[in-house]
Amino acid sequence: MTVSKPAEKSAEKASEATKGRKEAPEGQSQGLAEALQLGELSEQLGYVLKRAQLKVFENFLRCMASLQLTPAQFSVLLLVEKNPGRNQTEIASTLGILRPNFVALLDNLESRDLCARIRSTNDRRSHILVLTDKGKAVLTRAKKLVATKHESRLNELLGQANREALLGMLSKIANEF
Amino acid sequence: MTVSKPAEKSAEKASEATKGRKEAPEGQSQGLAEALQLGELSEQLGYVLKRAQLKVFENFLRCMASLQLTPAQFSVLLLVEKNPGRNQTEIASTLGILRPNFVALLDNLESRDLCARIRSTNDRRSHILVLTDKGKAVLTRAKKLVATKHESRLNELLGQANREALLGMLSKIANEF
DNA sequence: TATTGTTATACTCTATAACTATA
DNA sequence: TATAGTTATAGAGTATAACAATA
Repeated sequence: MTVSKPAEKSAEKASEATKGRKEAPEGQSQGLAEALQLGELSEQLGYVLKRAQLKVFENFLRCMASLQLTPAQFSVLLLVEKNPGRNQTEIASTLGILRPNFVALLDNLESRDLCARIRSTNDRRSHILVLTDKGKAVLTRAKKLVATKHESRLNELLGQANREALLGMLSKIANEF
Repeated sequence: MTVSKPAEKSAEKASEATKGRKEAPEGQSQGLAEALQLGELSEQLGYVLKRAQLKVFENFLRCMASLQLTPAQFSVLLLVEKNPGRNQTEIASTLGILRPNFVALLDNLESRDLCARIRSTNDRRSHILVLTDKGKAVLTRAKKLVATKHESRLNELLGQANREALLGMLSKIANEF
């Protein structure tokens, strides 16, 4: 929790208010209020992490608008491509998605003909997941969009070395915290 | 999306499977499966960011279990303490919380006597937020728990210099991405 | 008996519209 | 008329239990 998508309008309003005058006589509130002090909040790992994550997801969605792929859907396509022959349970659990919640996600991808469930001949309980030709083509385009529009912004913002350092630290946190 | 709380059991199961043998003859699946290849996923900023954020929030909740404070509640207490005399709209929008969703959050804190709404005398529409004495005391304890149990783990994991670099990069992303 | 995929369901978080009381 | 707080509500995301088919 702590942080939600900065609520477009509120954010705008807030920043308008923020840029107002500097010293409203504080007696009777008349004009625009002053900006609030974040204080220790800006040093809280969780707070900053969450706000950064929301920004990154928003940007991802904008970059992928033409392909209509969410981060979750993109991660599934990537993982299925890299691991052909795996079933739903394996793909879902690797992504930290619970099997029941994975069903609707897959239904969506399958209805768009991006991937397919294939009944396994070895174990007729399980569904092997594969990308369709269309799924492969879309994934290829998605990767290009992500690389050129999304991840590239990180390099602009932080520089190549810092970008790698950031990913390394985040991975360490994800795996060892 | 992409990543949910690694679903305790699934995660355990997955890691068991992961540590299995190394080369299951791949013909008829017999024993434990091999670990999946994350591939490009581990280089995706959003994916790593989300997983790190979930881990950090989980750890935060464990550290604050004795005080029963969520990251969102903690952030509200911090912000109200740092900005006395502000109303609900100002506190909520600064945190990226929509006003309607802030009501229940505040109801909770107020019912626990951690903060209070005070009708403003200047503008009788607005509620000034203040910490109660109990709220101040709890916040003080919360800060200590966060510092000694939560944020300190970051220093152990990354070192002081890297921790600061990480926060700096995340802030930059949150503000400029 | 155990597992795979699935359904049903519930709870949290986020988002929008509209009401009320003030201004 | 506009704004602050609120209510109602809807939609994602996440979580658990239980069922049918299969092992």
